[in-house]
Amino acid sequence: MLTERQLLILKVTVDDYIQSAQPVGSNQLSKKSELPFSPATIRNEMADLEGLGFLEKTHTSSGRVPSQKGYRYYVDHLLTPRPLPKQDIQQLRSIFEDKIAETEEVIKRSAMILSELTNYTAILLGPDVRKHTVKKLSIVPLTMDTAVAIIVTDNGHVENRVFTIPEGLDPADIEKMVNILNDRLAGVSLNDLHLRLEQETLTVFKQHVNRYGELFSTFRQAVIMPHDDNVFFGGKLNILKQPDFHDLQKIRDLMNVMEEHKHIPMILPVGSQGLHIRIGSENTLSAMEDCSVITVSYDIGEEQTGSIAIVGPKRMDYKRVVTLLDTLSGELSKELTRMIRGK
Amino acid sequence: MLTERQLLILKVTVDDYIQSAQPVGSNQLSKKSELPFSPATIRNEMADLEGLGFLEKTHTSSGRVPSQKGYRYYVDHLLTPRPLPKQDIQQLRSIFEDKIAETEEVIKRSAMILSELTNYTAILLGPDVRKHTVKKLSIVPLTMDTAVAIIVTDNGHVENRVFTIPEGLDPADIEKMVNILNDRLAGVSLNDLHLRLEQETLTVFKQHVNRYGELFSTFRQAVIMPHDDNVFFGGKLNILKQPDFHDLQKIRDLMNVMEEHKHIPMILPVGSQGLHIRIGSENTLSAMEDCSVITVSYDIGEEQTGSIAIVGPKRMDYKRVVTLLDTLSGELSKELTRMIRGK
DNA sequence: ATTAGCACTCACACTCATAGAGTGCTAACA
DNA sequence: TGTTAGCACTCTATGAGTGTGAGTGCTAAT
Repeated sequence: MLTERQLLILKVTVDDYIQSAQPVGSNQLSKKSELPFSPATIRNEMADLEGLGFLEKTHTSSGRVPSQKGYRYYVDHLLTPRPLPKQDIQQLRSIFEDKIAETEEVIKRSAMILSELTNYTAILLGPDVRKHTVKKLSIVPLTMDTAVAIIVTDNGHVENRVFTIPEGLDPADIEKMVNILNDRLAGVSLNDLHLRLEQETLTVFKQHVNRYGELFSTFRQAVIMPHDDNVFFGGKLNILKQPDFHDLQKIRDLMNVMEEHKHIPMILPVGSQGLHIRIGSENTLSAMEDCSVITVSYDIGEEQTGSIAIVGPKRMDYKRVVTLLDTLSGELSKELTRMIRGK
Repeated sequence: MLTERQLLILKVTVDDYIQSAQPVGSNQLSKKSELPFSPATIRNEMADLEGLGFLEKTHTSSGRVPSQKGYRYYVDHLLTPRPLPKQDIQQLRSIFEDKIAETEEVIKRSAMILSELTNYTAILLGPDVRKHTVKKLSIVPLTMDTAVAIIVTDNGHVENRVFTIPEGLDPADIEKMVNILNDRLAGVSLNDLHLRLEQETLTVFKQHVNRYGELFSTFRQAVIMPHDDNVFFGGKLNILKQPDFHDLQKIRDLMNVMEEHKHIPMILPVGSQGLHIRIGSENTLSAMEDCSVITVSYDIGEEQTGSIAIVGPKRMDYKRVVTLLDTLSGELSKELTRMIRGK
């Protein structure tokens, strides 16, 4: 078990390293007013902390650096959240200032502001599009043989896709179909769409529309929408600002991971509630073994949730980021819920 | 005036440097079968070429590197376009393989494939959205006080924006308005939209709709759409692959420029026709002084144009990129024109 | 006009010495 | 017994000195 003094020294060491990015020596520490001990005493304690695996040396005669275990202990037990500075709160509030009516727009801005406030990379995941429900379907003919299918969802998201109309189909039939679809599918979630499409509409189609099979399968294809476009980044390039990242190869790997959308679920576990911190190799992706990721979820109404992630070096300003994310998560939940409910 | 042999040596020097990224020495060159001269001879010629400003030395006793003037002469006079390898053509064709019906989708894929083929960064600019013409307008109510305005354009692009409905407005009026708008504005380009909005519809509104003023200005706001979302990138990270870029600061500046949409017009001059090469400081942006940019335009139908840019180091494989862009520009023009015309 | 020969230059890699920051250990101290 | 001063030790970072090699420019011979 760690003594009070060891805890204090661990905390101050981590804090100092987070701030300076330089290995921390006993002399430096003894100068701080929180630690009224001689360098020698501190040295002894640090040696113990190293023995217990909380600190590491970069070489025999260097100062110490927090180990993964050290960071973990720090965030689990030594993190004393401190209220956000006024300025930060003001900036966060500015996200909602302009009365933007679009969920996505708000999330985009959040990503930007968050990355500016932290100097790390922010990734925001909007609510799962598949949980949106259909407000209105329509089909707009473009040329002789193409048309665009449009689905408007309950919170104003618009999905659209151009498709090819089967040769020589009656425009009146398409119109009929759209009407039927709107009648039957309003309020259905995008996720259930292709299921309900068959259950509810196929029989009606048979009665009212010629060549229903062809038309049906065409439309079916058109409404199977991609649903990966609700990821928003802020400060992708902030990685380049961190002195921790100097190895071009590693930077490339890291940026690659973030660029490739398929890796996003690994960074931002979709289901999880509340705030999570993953440090270094606690991340599943090997490209992120030198990073820490802090995630938090937010809620829109009772049904929909989104998440926020901050990606930075292990030497991340945990205290600040945690409070920022806590606050933002709350604000986002509040404002976005308000938005979908109408004022 | 340069002699035949000087031209040959300049060409081979540039080619070699483009390939190896290493300063080129007289010994190396004399080994090539194209240059059956002794190192000494080549040295003399190179000294002349340096005197004339086509080559440079990195230090007194180093090999030579093309100067900006050297590259310029090379692309202007020494570029012997060579037919694309089959494999490349095949890859370019693969862009259109899947019968994608959406202009944007095709452009997105082009950006990706192009960046893969070149290992440089590709920027593709879609046709100016403002030149699209209105196919259909609609307004879908979401909550008590919000609705989403949707504009479908002639080539299947869908613009949408959520807006706030003025307090206590009659839904029937909105419906009326949309009908009027569709009657009057179909075929109008987005650019002229707000102009024609007033000219053509304001008087009609006065006759048919209560509180036309409020409704009109609300809708007017909603249709002033942003039009910057038709820029697509491929291989943003390819910059990190080039050995020419090792200075983290410069990489940051460069990536910053590309990330910021406001700088795009500087990279991709919108009006220009045909193929252009800008080398080093010929670029207006100082962050790109170590880059070369090759741009080319393509046409969709008679009205609309887009452009393609490749951003790479000055030591770019001009020959290859020029032929690639030439070909792609042609293919894109052909296929996209076909698409908006219907098959 | 071309080329072989040669002296010269400079970057790069290597070694070596030194300074400085930090440690661990021991012995003295309160 | 916990704390601290002192000291020897270790390792990095820095800079000076050196040798090597690739390359050049010039001159004289072909």
